[in-house]
Amino acid sequence: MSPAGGGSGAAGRPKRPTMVDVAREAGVALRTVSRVVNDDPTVGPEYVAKVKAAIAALNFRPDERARQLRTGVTGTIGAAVRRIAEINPALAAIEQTARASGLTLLASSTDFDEARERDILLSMCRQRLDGIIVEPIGENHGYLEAELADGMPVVAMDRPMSGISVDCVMSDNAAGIGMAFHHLHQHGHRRVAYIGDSERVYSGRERAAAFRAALLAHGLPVDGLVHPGEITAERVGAALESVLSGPDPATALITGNTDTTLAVLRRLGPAAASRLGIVGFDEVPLADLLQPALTVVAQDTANIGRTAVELLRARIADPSRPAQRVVVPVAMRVRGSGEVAAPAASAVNAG
Amino acid sequence: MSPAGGGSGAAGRPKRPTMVDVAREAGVALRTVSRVVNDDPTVGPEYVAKVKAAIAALNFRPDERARQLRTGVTGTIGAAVRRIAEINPALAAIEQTARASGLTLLASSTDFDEARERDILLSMCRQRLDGIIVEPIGENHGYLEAELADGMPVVAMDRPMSGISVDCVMSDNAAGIGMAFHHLHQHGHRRVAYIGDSERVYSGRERAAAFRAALLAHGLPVDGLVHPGEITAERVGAALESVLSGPDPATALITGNTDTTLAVLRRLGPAAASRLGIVGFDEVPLADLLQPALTVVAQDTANIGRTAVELLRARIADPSRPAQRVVVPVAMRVRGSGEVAAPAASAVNAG
DNA sequence: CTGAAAGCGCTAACAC
DNA sequence: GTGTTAGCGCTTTCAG
Repeated sequence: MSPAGGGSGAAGRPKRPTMVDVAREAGVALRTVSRVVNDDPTVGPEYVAKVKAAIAALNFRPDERARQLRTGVTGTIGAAVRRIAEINPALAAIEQTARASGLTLLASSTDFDEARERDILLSMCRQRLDGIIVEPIGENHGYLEAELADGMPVVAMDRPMSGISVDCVMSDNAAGIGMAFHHLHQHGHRRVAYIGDSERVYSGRERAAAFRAALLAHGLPVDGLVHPGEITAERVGAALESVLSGPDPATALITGNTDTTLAVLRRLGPAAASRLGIVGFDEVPLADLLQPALTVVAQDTANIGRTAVELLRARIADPSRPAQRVVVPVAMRVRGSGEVAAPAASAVNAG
Repeated sequence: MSPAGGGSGAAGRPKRPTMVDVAREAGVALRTVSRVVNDDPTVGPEYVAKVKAAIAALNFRPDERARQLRTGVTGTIGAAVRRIAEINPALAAIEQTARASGLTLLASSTDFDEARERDILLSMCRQRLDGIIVEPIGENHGYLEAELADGMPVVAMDRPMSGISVDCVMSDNAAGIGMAFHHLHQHGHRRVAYIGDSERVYSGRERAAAFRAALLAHGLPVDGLVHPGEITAERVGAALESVLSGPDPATALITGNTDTTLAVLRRLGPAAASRLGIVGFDEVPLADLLQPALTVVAQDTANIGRTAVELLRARIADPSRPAQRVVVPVAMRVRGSGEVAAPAASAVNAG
């Protein structure tokens, strides 16, 4: 009941009690306290009682850091993602899976900053976390080579890492873009444009390439329809200007990621999708409340997050196993914006 | 260059090198290595060079855990929030402020689960984090009393903690509800209903009370207009049914938090706010893209997050300072849904 | 300015 | 079954 210190008769203790204090209080050996704390069954019941009483009396709580130093494992995995505190179902799945495996999650935001990614990753290594999941952004992760060689388990999510060989789980970008294109094509669109992320980014590269491939596969011209680049209001606005004007404007749009989809919607006004076919790659929050509701190619983010943890656990268990790449299927979510029929007049050069 | 192990001539080393290895390799004392690693300026340049060469040769990276055990501080603060991986500008601000202060952030989701909150908080205590920020959900946090007595710094965010006295930073809930009501009243609404969180939750209690006070202050009847409770589609649907039907239906709505706002929108259809005045408490993602765009009382989340870290740092620096409560102002964001004029016919009992 | 030695709080060999 | 004794890898008194 007293605010600080135990009630064992001695004067108030200035610092937190340790196992030594508990052992002395209980009149047993240090080793016995450790056993009781770790629920070792090979301790006599009377000792257990004495130790537990001493623990309660002193308000003792073991120091996890010391245990970690001694045992070598932290029971913690790190996640370096672009943004915590944003909607990120993969991160939610990572946290849940980790917790279910008895692992603590240490999540940090790289914030799309290569230097910060590096800081975070190296800090996690210095902390000797049991493993790391990373949504890579940097162009070169060679600085992790020594850590990998020393057995640090690392798994990449969404994109492979560059310069080093680690496990990776990612969406089937090519199939997703193909599905989006096919969907719009089915609804009569022959002039479909793509606006998406920069081709400096791996997924941007994959998605733009898949879009070009889709055009070619359908015997359609590629001219001026593919607009990868930075996701800024200006750049996206210019791309829209370009594809929606001229003699043969696009009647439908594929947006390469959530930020692009939102930039397009903000530029054209939310109702744009009632005139234009729009399919977004990746889910958009509140997509169901927009008018029209937004049709998207949704990533199986829960699966990605869960798989990332599973790959990491497998690597922790066997550091020498060969690096794997897992590709997770995507799925269309038909909601309205992708089902706008192409205007009849837009048949290409039908004169 | 070799993938593992140092190039110092000896056979490959099986485990990670330690400071002892570096000292041997460099031919200096352990103490000197420690100094170089910690950038202690009182080391001769030639020694620095030798040590750095050895560090590079062995690929040595210090073990942060051992340092933490020895120094007693972890350089890490914990944040137990309802959800990481959801939009949470306060958490983003916490992370940014922490990073700017050289602190690592360990964020965990309590997931609205009292038992999980307890697990997370006690785990953070066992890890001897430098301090904890918590968005409390539990009804009783007495289990932290011993930790607080032992000097564990804790700051509550959004809601005060129950049963213990800790620093707290939160929004001015009463003023926010007052502003929302006043705004709708200005636009002619005399039948305004409130749907919000359960009064078991502190902020739900404050907001419902403030709403009742607003009605009374305007000389309006309270009958059937106040609907705090669980945020489920059913409960919110029933509340809507109740306030929108009958002889004197509400012409405007105040929704007590983001989840309630979305539940209302999903129930009534996104265009509901063109018929009904709606002001939401707390920001809604993509509020600007809805039609009509959503008027809300926005919390100063960045301020809240930053203040939480500052309160925590102050408490870490001086554990004996008295607990403070900081109330952060809120602000209206006028976007459309709150500016719908009341139908002329709705003057109360004007017969 | 550098070197030897003692610990941070815990776990895990070993004996008893 | 329990008790003694070394460490985990680092920082930090103390002497030189």
